[in-house]
Amino acid sequence: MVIRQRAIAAEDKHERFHAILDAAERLLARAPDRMANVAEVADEAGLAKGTVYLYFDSKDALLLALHERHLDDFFRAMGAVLEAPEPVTIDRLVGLVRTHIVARETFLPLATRCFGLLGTEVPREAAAAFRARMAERLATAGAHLDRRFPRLSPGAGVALLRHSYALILGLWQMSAANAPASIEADDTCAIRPGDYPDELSRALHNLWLGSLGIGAPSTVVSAERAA
Amino acid sequence: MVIRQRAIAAEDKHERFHAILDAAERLLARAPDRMANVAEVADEAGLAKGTVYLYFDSKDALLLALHERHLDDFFRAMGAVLEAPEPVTIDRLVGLVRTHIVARETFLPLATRCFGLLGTEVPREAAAAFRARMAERLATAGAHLDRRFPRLSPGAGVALLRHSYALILGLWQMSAANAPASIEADDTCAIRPGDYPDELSRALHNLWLGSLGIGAPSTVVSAERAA
Amino acid sequence: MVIRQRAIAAEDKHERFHAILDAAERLLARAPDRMANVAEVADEAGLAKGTVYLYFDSKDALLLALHERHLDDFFRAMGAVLEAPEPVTIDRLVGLVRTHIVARETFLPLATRCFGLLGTEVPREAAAAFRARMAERLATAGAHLDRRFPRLSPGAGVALLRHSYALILGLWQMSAANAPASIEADDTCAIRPGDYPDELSRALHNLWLGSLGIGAPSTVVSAERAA
Amino acid sequence: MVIRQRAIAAEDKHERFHAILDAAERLLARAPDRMANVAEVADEAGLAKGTVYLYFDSKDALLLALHERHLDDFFRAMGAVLEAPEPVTIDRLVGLVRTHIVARETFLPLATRCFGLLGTEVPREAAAAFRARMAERLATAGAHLDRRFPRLSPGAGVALLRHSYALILGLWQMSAANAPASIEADDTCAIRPGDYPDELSRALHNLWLGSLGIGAPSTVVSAERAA
DNA sequence: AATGAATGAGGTTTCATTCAT
DNA sequence: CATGAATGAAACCTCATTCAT
Repeated sequence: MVIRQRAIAAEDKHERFHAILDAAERLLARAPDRMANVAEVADEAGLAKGTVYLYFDSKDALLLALHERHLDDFFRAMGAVLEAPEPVTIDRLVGLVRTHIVARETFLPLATRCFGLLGTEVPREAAAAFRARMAERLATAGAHLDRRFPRLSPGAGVALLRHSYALILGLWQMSAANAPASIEADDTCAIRPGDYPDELSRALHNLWLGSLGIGAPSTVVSAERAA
Repeated sequence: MVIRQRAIAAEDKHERFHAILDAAERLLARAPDRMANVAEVADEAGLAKGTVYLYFDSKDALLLALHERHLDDFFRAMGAVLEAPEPVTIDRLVGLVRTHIVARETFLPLATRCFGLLGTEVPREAAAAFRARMAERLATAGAHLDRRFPRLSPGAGVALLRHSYALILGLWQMSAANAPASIEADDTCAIRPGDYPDELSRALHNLWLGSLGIGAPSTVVSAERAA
Repeated sequence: MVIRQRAIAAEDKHERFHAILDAAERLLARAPDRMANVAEVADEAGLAKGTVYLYFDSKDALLLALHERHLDDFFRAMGAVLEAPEPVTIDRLVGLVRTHIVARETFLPLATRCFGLLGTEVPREAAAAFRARMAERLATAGAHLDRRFPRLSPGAGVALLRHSYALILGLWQMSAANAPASIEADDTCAIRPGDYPDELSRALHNLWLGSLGIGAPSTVVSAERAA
Repeated sequence: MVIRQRAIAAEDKHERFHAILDAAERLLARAPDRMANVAEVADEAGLAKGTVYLYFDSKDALLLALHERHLDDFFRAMGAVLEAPEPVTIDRLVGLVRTHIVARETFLPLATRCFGLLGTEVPREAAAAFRARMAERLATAGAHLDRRFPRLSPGAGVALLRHSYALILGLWQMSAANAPASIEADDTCAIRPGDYPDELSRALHNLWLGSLGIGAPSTVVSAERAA
């Protein structure tokens, strides 16, 4: 299917919508630490600046849509795993995070930016709509999780997903992963960019172990007694 | 000690430095979702714009300094707990987070902003210096943790602190806590602003339980077998 | 051709480019001793500040373009004289300087400013490009000169033009011509603003006589012997 | 003589005045293409910013004074030559220019800046006073010249000096001498920084030959007839 | 539907000069 | 006399968005 000069059919519109997102993604991949301006996105998409605004209400809406596409990819992959007949392991899920989020250079810079936007810049309804759509996907995945991990009390799956995502996001921001290739090897204590994936895996493991309620919490709330 | 019209003694300068941070903090508290410009900060401090630049190299340096002050307060409080004779409980530490980070309206918006800055805007050396100072505090606190929680393998304390902070930061960004009082009560699934503190407490609990290695991981990596 | 509200045709753009230069020129003529800021230029042109930046990379680029227009006017006039069938006299050329440079109040203040810019402010390539374009015009005019003044050794025409321009520029800066109508009549020895044109004519005459190699240098290098 | 902490005697003041100029000169020599700010000058002189203002009315006054010192050096050297018993040759005088002006890296950048100032920034009386002092030196040197070069009609010496200086100044500005080591060797037609001294010598020679009235002007005003 | 010219608010930083100490 | 903290004007440029064509 060729993109016509003018996207008249709904189908064409849909295609052009994604073509613009593709352009934004390419630019982001090329320079993850800056955020291309609208002119650049339009240019990369082979369109005029004004045309972008026919498909997106604002630049922020565009970014949000791109982030939503990222999230969808991830949720789709997770859905496949959770619905498959094979046993679900923590490792498998953590691997999913690694391939669909961590390894995808554009995911976390954009997520960071978008969460910033949701707070302030985006119009109330748009933000609410975005949250609602995400909540729905989250609920679905969480329910799957509840089912596959019987140790999770009902509803705990959603929370675990949220917490995991918080960890992914927060740790990325703290790590030097977002620093422009500048951290020297002798920065003893600070996390180095390359460390992020492994440290995240460990952290997620720990979070999941704890969330799955393994062990007897009562024995450890006081560290001294445990000692 | 009164700050004279002109801060001549080193002491006075130190005080004025903090007076400017105070002004910035007040503005931030008044409107956590925007970031005042330098003119406003100077005004709030009762100084001229140029004067601010006598005490800070740039606006970003000012913000970083304010964030560092926040972190220092927190680390100081945690140090007190970790060095006190009483048993250290997870609850106690989570409570610390609640009082010194969550309850302090300005902490997390600023932290979010600062982690963004470190990546791109701040001059390399300034960013490195900031990271180094934080790494030092982190190392100290981590070592205390290692000592008080014998179940932590050496060095695991620092990691646990980092993971905790990631959770705090990430979950805050995801929650509607940073939204301007706009989320309606019927937003069914999305997390409501007021939920953040409790949800964070649960998440931290779980992370700590898992990190303290309670339970036998081998029995749960496969959820199916555990079921 | 009317400049429409929006300059869409290349022609219109060209015209708007010059309309902005016209605005800058008017402001400069009104107050030759100060350099309007971009907001004023835009205002005078009836445009918004940002629009000026659609046509010029920077304020300095604008000034350079205006100066280039001045120089072009002069070179064009000189070209006409040098290609005309009539004999070319020094007086004729000096007259050209008088009408196209000296009499044009904005020429020399701007030239002074631009030579300052070329040294430091303007990006290297832009400065080089400007120099190259000027070098070309100079070469053309110099070649004409070589042809019309057979006493000039090949290549001496360009040098003579350069030296002449140096004299024009330097003498203007030294004279009180650039002073804001402030030098009193009884400033006995200092050159008065009104004197500049005549003094320059004499100086150029002398430079040209000497450059055309009239007289026997060997007889005068020692003044004493000549005496 | 040691500079006392406080310069109370007129002598001390004089010394400190020059110590400040020395500092400014050092900074200028270190970076001829920028103009140090007052804080740097004070620092270099080992004084506080405010102290500079005890000795100079303004930054511009300081620069003017430094330039005047440069000019004085030159006039002094020229005076020595003109009053010496040996024959005065053009070469000798051109050599003077070379050693005292061209070779002195700080002279022309400062002169350029100062002539800019005289037009606008400096208070009327200060500018007038400067001009008057210079006029006096010029008159003296010019009279000497008249005497040593009998071909010069009375008063022509001053004019010749002015024209020479104009040439020196103007040609320097046009040359790439003031450009930061950036002009490439293949810039065919533009003058290269290193060319300035030689080209200036030739130009001065020509100006002097013409001004000394050697040759018969009547034969060349029309180039065609000369051809 | 598509274009891209025009808009103009918005924020940072520098630095000559003053004046309280 | 000397200091240096405080001042505040001045100017640049970017870029999301609009709307005439």
